[in-house]
Amino acid sequence: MAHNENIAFRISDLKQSAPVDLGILEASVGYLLQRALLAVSSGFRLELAVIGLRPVTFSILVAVRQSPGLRQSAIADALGIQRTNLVALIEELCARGWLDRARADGRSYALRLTDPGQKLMDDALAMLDKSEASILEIIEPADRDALIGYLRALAGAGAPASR
Amino acid sequence: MAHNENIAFRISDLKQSAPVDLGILEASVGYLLQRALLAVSSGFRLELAVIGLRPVTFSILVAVRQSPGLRQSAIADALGIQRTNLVALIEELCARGWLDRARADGRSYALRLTDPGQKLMDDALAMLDKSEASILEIIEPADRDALIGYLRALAGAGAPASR
DNA sequence: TATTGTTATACTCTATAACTATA
DNA sequence: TATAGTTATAGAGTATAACAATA
Repeated sequence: MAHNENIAFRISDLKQSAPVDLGILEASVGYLLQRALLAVSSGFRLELAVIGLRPVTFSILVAVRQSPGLRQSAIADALGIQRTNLVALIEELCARGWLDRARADGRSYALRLTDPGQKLMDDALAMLDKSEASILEIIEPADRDALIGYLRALAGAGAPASR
Repeated sequence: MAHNENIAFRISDLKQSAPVDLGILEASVGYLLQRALLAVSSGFRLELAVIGLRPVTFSILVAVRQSPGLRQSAIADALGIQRTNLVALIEELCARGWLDRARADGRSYALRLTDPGQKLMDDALAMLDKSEASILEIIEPADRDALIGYLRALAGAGAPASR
């Protein structure tokens, strides 16, 4: 992080960024993961909101797009969402006309994107690309690859596909 | 578990591990940050709960321990918590006898750890050390250092000290 | 007038228990 | 009996508006 020589800036900075030392938290992977997630996702969240999506609903549509005919439980397992909490989300996406719920079984549904859903996802995926690309303005491509490797290792170790 | 030729077992296995491909999410820094955070923090969260803390309340106590006499707004700024949401948390920590709220000003308080609060934090910080150490069972020390560097860069770029 | 702490409130996210119907 | 989807509900976490007291 660069040091700052501008006096005026530093004075005005005194109030806004109180020089509070968070001690060990500044070197904690857990805490930094949270702060990094917040920083990375806030912009993407705002963009998604413009087209009526949130990260959760977006991730559901990504899964269905990738595997048409998916059942709700499979989505829940894959995304680490409780089946029970998925109900309202699926309902929301169907009500908006982006998701199609067809009986696959007496007790299960096969989910697919509708045509409007496909188009919506074209936009949403472009937003994701943009968001991911903006990360390359902060860290080098090779470092991003390394970061992804570390995150996968951490994600895979803790909770195997759920929470 | 030894290899099991039992048909029934293999069939039940098919259901549990649904081969759902999340597509582009698997290579998204934002999504992986979320999954990694969940994996890393869940164990720590459970440990903290044993002594009556959560990550939020823990981070508040860390800040106060690091800078005795801190005011609520400074904590809010440093941790990225809304002042308004901090009120109940501070109240909770005072009620438990871990935090001392002394008038610093007609309108502000100076926060300090009580003796029980100091002892609680000795335990909590040991838990954090353990949690951070367990990460080294997944990635090499040098890689952990690199990861921390990346996370700091990402955290610092997006939201400058708040959300 | 700006700051500090506060109340009230609302919305999202997450977690659990219990139910229906189908396999 | 186990599974898929569902309902109801409760607790965190987070966000905004509005207020009182003080600087």
